[in-house]
Amino acid sequence: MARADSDIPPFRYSAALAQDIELRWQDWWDTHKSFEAPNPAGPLADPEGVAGREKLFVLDMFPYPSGTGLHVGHPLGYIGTDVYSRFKRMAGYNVCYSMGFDAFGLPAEQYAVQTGQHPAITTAQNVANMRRQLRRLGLSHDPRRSIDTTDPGYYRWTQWIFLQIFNSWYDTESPSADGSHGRARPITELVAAFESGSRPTPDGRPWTELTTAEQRTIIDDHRLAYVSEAPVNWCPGLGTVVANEEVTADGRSDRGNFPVFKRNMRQWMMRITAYADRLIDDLDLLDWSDAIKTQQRNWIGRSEGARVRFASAAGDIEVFTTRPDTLFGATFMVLAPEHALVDALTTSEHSSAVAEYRRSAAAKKDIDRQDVTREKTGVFTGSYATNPVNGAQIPVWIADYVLMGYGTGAIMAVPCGDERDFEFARTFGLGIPAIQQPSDSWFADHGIEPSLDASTWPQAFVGDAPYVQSANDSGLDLNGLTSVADGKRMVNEWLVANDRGYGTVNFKLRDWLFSRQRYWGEPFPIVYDQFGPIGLPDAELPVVLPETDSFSPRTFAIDDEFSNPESPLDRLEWWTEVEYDFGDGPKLYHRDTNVMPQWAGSCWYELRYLDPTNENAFVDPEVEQYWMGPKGNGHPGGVDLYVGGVEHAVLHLLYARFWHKVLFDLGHVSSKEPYYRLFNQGMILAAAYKDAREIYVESTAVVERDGGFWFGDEPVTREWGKMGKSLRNAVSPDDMYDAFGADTLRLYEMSTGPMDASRPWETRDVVGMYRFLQRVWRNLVDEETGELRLGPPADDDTKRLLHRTIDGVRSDMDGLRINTAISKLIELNNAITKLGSSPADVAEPLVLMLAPLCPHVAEELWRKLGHTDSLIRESFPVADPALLIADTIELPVQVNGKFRSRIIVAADAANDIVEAAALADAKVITALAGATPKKVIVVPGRTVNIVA
RNA sequence: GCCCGAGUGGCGGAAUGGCAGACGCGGAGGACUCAAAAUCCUUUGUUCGAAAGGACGUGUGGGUUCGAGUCCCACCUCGGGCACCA
Repeated sequence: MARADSDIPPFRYSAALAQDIELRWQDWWDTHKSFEAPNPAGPLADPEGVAGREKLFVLDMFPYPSGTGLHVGHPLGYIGTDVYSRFKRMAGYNVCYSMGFDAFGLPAEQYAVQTGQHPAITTAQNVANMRRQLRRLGLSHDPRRSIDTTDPGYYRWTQWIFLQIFNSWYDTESPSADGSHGRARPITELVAAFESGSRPTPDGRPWTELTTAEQRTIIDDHRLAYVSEAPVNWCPGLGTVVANEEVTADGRSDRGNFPVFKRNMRQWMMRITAYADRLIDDLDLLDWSDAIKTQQRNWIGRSEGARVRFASAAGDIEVFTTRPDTLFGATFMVLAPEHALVDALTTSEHSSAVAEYRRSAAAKKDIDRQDVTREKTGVFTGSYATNPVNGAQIPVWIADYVLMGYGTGAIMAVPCGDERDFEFARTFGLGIPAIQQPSDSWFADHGIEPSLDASTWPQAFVGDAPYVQSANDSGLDLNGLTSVADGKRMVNEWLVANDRGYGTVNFKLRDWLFSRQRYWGEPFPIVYDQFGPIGLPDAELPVVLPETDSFSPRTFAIDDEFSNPESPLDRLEWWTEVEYDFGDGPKLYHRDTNVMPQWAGSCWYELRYLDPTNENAFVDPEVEQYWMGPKGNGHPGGVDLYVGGVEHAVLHLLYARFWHKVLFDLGHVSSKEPYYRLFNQGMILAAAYKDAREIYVESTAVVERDGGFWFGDEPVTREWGKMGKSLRNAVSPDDMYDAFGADTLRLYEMSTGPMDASRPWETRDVVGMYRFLQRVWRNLVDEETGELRLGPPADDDTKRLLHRTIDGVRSDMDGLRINTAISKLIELNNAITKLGSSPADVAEPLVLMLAPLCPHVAEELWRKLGHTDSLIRESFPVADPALLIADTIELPVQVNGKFRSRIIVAADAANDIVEAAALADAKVITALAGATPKKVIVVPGRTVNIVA
C-alpha cells in the first residue's frame, strides 16, 4: 500500500510502484499476445513460429476451481513452472504452457443443492475468480489453450474417448508396439474374428448360430469399458458408489466420511487390469522419482505365483500362492468368511459356529480386521480337501485374515513357511511339519535345537534351504534342492502336467469402477436397448448434461446397506427416453443415467491444451506428434515437465496413464506415456494456533512474546499444518500484492527452498526479497527522477562475477534449483550495490536473468534500458567461458586433514609448483612444527593436503 | 511391521568426497531522523582469548579415505505412503 510519507523518494521501488508496473505489463502481454505458442497445424497453426525452435511442453496439475479462491500455498508449483517456462522461452524453446480447470465434482454439486444455484453458474464464477488471481501472479499461460472440463466442447471429447475405450477389447495375443503384453484393438476386429471363425466362440458354436443376445453378451464381456454385476462400494450416505481408491482404510467414503458397504451392483467398469503389466514396465521409461514409482508398483501389486486346485466334497477350491514350492507343507486351507463355497463345505455339526463367525466378521469394521497385531481367529468347516501333490486330507477353515478381495479368497496354509499360517496353526494346535531344513546357524540364532517338527520353532522359516519331506510318487521330488526359484518352477510344471494348476501372475489392482450416481459430471454417451448398452455414434456427441433444478442423488440413512442408487438423471424422463435410428429404423432407447467420476476429465486434459478449439478431433495428429511424440535421445515422448502435488501419486497418474495407453494402442497418440518428467512440488505449511479449548484461532492475530504465543491475552499453542481455511492460517495472495507486489511474492516462494521440499510460510521473511528488488531497482534507476542511471563499464572482477553468475543461474534454472539461482543473483546484485550503481554492461544481462523470476519489474527495467519490445523472447545471457577461468586461484592447504592456510597460485600451475608454494607457506611451516612431510596430495583447483 | 524421504546456526536453507553455514529472515551496533517507521552500512555458529589466534561443530555410535555434512554399516528421531496381499 502506498506510503504517504513525503520523505520516501518518489521513484523508490515501493509496493505501489510494483503494483503499477505489474498491472501495466500484464495488460501489455495480453494485448501483444506474448505467450501464445504456435502449433504446426490446425486452428492454432503458425508454421513460421514453429520453425527452427525446439518444443517444450510444461504442465501443472490443473486445479479444482473452489469457491474460496487461492491462498499463497496454492501457486508454489505454478510459479515454478512459470519461471521454467519463461527461462526456456528465452533459451529459444517453443513452450506450451497453459492452465485449465477440473471443474466437475462434488463441492459444486453440494453447493448447488444448498443454494439451488446451478453448478454451471457457480463453476463459471469460481473459474473467473481463479483466472483473475492467477493472472495477477504474472503467469505466462497461453490463454487460448485454457480448458474447463465442464465445457461441452471439452467433455464432448471425454465422451468420445470413453467410446473409444468402450469400442475396444484387449487382445493379449497381439503384441503391443513394444513387446509381449498385448494391446487394445477396435471391437469391430473382434466381431470380424468371430464372424470369420478365426476366433472360436466361448462354447465353440459358430458365431452365426448364436442369438443376438448371446452375441451381444460375448462382445460386451470383451470391452475395455463394460457394465458388470460386481462387488462395489455402495455409500448410502452419498447415494452413490465410489471406487476402491476412494474408500478410506477404515471403510468410509473419502468424501463425507460415510460408511461404505460392499454390494454387488451393475456398474460401469474399466479394464485397467489388462494394462497392469505395462503400467509397471513402462515406469522404467519415465523420469519420475523412485518414491512415486514405488507407490505405483505397490498399488498395482504384481506377484508371481501359481493357481492350484484342491479337490473337496464341494468341488475344487482354487487358491493363489506365491510359493507353490511349499505345497507339500500345506497342512490346512483357509477361506475368507465370504467365500462362495463356505456353505457347501460346512458340515451340520459346524454350521452354527461357522454362521456365528461369519456374522461377527461381517459386523467387524475393516479397520479392526486390518489390525495385524490381533490374535488369529477362525473356525473349522468340518470338511477336508485333498492336497494335490501328496493326497493328504487337510482341514478347511474359515478365518478373517484371508481377504475375499485378493487372489481367490482362499489360501493353502503352509505354517512352516508363512508367519500368518504359523500363528494360526499355533493358535489352533494344528501340526507344523517342516518342508525345508534351515541351517544349523538359523537354529542357533534362535536358541533352539535343530528339528524338523516346526511347531518347536519360534517362527516360520522363509528363505533358501534344502527341501525335505517334499516328494511324491508321481514324479515330483524337491528333496535336497536348495533353490526356491527352481522349486517353484518344478512344482508349476508338475501342476500343469497333472492338471491341478498353473503358474500365473496376480495383481492387487482391480478394475476401475467408473460410474457415479450424481449430477455434476459427464453423462455417458450410451443408450440401452433390450440387449444392453449401445455406444452413440460420434455425430451424437456431446451428450449434454440435461438441465434440472434437482441436483441431488437420493441419499439414504448412512447405514442403510440394502438401499439402491438413484441418480438425479433417473428422474428426467424427458431426457432418459430418446429415439434414435441406428440404421434399423427409429426406435426408443433408454439413456444411461450415470455420470463419470471426476477423474475422467483429468485423464486427458494435457492433450486438449495442444489443440483446444479443434472441432474435428480431440487433437490434431500432427499437433499431437509435435508436442507429445517421442524424440530421439531417449525421450519416449509425453509432457516434458509435469508439476504437481504428491497426493496424486497413485490415482490420477494411474488412470491418466491407462487412458493414454489405450489411445496409444488405438493409434490416436504417438507416445506410450503421457507424462515423461514428473516433479512433485512441496507443500507450503503454515503455523496454526489453538487456544485452551483446542479451537484454532486466526493466525494473523497471534503474536510471539515472552517465549510464547499469544492471542490477545490468551496463551495459544503452535502447530504446523497445510495452509487452509480449517486451520485458520491461510494467507491471501491479494494481501501480498498490496504489501509487496507479485514479483516479490514470486521470488519469496521460490527462494525458501528447493521446489520439491515443503516449507513453512513466514510472512515476516517476505521483506527480504522486497529489499532485494529495491536494491536492484536503485542500482539502475534514480529514485528521485525515475531516470535510468548507469555506472562505468565493469572491472574485471565484476565481469568474472557476472559470467560465473550467468553460468550458475543457467544450470540452476535447467535443474529447477530456482532457490540457488536466486541467491546467485542476489550475490551479483550485492556486488553491484557496493559499486554504487550498475555498470552499463552488467545491467542488461542482470535484467534478463531476473526476467523469468520477477518478470514485471524486469520488463520495466528493460524498457528503461532503451528497448521498445518485451524481453519475453530475448536470449538468456550466455557465459563467456574465458571469463569463467581465473588467472590465479586461492587454494586451501591442509596439514593432516586440518585447514591451516591459503595460498594463491596461478590457475594453471603444475602440481609441483603448487606443492612447493604450500610447503613454503609460513602458517604451514608452523603447523608442521618441524615434522617432515611424508606425502603431499594436490587436488588441482581444489586443495592441497600435507601428510606429516 | 514393511517401503520411501529427511535430520546442518535462533529460523528458512547452501555446499561435483576438498575452506561447513552461500543467500534470506531474525539479533546486535551504527548512519539518517526531533523521534519513529522505511532505507542504508557494519556485524552475527558455539566457545577460550583484550587481540593475534586456538579449540569444538552437520541426529548417535562405528568404519572407509590424505580428507566425510556428503560414501558404507548399525541405531535414534521426524515426515509421507502401504498395511494379515497368501
